[in-house]
Amino acid sequence: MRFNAYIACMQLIQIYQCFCDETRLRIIHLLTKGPLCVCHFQDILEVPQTKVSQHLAYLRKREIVECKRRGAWMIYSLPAQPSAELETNLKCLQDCVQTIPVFRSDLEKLPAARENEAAWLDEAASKTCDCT
Amino acid sequence: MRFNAYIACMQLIQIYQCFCDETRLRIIHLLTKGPLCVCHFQDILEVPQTKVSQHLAYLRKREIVECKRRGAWMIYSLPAQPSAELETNLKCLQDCVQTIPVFRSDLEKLPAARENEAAWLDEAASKTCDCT
DNA sequence: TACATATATGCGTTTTAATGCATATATTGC
DNA sequence: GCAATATATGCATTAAAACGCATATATGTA
Repeated sequence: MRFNAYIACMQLIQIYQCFCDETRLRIIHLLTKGPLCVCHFQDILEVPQTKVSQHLAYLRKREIVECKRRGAWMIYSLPAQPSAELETNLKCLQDCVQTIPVFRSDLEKLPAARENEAAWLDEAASKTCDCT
Repeated sequence: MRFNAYIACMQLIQIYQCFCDETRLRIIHLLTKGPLCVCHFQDILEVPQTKVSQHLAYLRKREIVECKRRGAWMIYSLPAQPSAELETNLKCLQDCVQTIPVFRSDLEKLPAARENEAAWLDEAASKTCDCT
């Protein structure tokens, strides 16, 4: 029980650790609107690919995001079965960012970024992945 | 406007930065139940005084806590006028910690820790400070 | 097979954070 | 003024994070 108690606390701490960097927070926020791949984040956030990938690795390690390969693309999404804490915090985040310019402008860039790949993204969002 | 936009985002990030350490999160959680002074945190969290003070300084710097002197004690509390983001996140925190053992046990230790100083704490909580 | 695109990873550097220890400061009571 | 209590701060050390750069890996396509 001691061990599980520690885990429970750490999981919450890790959520906040993931949320406490601007790049990561913008990534997470974008993912609340649906799955995206690395190049989308590059375009929308305007940060180098390495930086995006490193932050995604950070998030993956802490199970705040999931990913699956679709051809050459890696499609990132929020967990299909998020923990109660994560879900609560994601809702909270949505409330908080409403009025914050960076997040609003990220959302505005979303449709354009997605346009080209609308097909596979819709597919990715709506059904289980059928690729390796 | 560019500057304010940056500020808005940073304020949210700083909330998460404050929340992403276990000691700080336990401090913040305890403060949602009312003001406390440093020695209370020492007793409840069972961490050295220096550590408590350093984390409180971290929180003060980011305006997540306020403090006022009452004799030899420094009484810490959450801001009288918290930002909307902070308020939302504090509510979220309350939801999240319900089932997490460390936080529950911190709360259980609260009455005993407070008992001795009930008088000045009630006073501190209920009215504006009349001390320097 | 060779080349282009998409993404991940390793490394080095710089920054920020965490923590213990010693010490400084403020307040109280004698 | 002096000792005791409560709290803050400076410093050194270690650890973790952030980031750029080079490079590796996987996939698609000619």
